[in-house]
Amino acid sequence: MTSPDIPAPGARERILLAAHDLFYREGIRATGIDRVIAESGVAKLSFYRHYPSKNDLVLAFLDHRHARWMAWFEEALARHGGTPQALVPALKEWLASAGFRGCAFINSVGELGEALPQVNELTRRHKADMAKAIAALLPPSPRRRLLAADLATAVDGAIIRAQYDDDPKPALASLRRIVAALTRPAA
Amino acid sequence: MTSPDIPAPGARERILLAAHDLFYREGIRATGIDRVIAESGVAKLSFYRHYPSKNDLVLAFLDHRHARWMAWFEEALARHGGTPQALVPALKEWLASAGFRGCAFINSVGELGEALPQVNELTRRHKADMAKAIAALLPPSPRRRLLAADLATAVDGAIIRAQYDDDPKPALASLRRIVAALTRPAA
DNA sequence: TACAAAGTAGACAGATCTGTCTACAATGGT
DNA sequence: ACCATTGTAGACAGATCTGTCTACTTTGTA
Repeated sequence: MTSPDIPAPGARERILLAAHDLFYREGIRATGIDRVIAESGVAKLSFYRHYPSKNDLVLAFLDHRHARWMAWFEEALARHGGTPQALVPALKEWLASAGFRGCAFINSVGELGEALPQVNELTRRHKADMAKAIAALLPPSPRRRLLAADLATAVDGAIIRAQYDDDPKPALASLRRIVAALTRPAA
Repeated sequence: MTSPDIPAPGARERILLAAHDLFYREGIRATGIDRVIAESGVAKLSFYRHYPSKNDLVLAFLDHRHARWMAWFEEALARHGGTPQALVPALKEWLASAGFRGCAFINSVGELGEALPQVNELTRRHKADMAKAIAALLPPSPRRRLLAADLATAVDGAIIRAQYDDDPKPALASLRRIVAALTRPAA
């Protein structure tokens, strides 16, 4: 029976959730497969049935992360007014949250860029979608695309800054000022 | 008698240079000590005499990287005119260069942030010095510090963007526009 | 009822990692 | 002349990592 009535715990999903938690929190290379297996309470053979290699799991993790993050991002932007200024309070929710450890994609590119080129490809797609969500905050204009790219660059900078600072406030303050400067009516 | 080459500039420095190359190019966790030892043509015992643990080498690598990068950055900014606009051509030299793999500090924070907290501390110092070099491009004003912080955030964003894009041009174009917006005479 | 799919537990192979240790050679200051 | 320092070569221990494999159990469905 494959009817979706009961949310069966499903080994596959437990693995993915454990991997998401560990990979994001401690890094991908720092997390051994055995750790994911122990955390998800699954047998080793079951793991390898679902994910033939660690690299497969890494890519699945990034897919999952993309869906999860984008859903949160778009929802938060809408909740804060759907204007470019909404970027600051929306980002604040994330940067100031307990488990914040930077952008999973940026971290993965730094760790694996050379070793697993698909990571770069997924990151480009992720950031393109982020820029698209930002573009949706802007009124149509010939410069909308470029302005969204600039705001996305500033957001990336703020994410990085909040990752190594103790305090997310300076990063958010910078972001607020950059958003203001970029959206200021042109001469 | 085993090394007929040049008298060699000391084992310690050869180790540091090999580590700099490997850690930056392939990542820290991906680079085993044996690899550094082989590349620097040094005996294992010599290595451990100079750097009691891999972590010590990692911190020495970041110190070295900081000195090297700051020297280049300040020189390049001066060479391009010493104005805020000099940021773009200066960064272009780096982002478009062959071995570019992002900021060593940002990458290290992503890889080791939790495992080796001193990395975060060194990164904060590195970025503070980068902001100081940027501040030196700005005329004295009450907003100089904040503006330098904002430009530094934009620079970090551009570095990241150039790291996962194929092409450094979009990152540099965004940086140019953000610099222009931030330095535009206020109302 | 019978069978295929998906699960559990855990030993094992083979590679690689950090760090220690033995044994010996060159070198330079006192 | 002596000897501490610094070097080389490489075996070794002990941990950990990815991935394979055997043997048994549960479960849904034909």
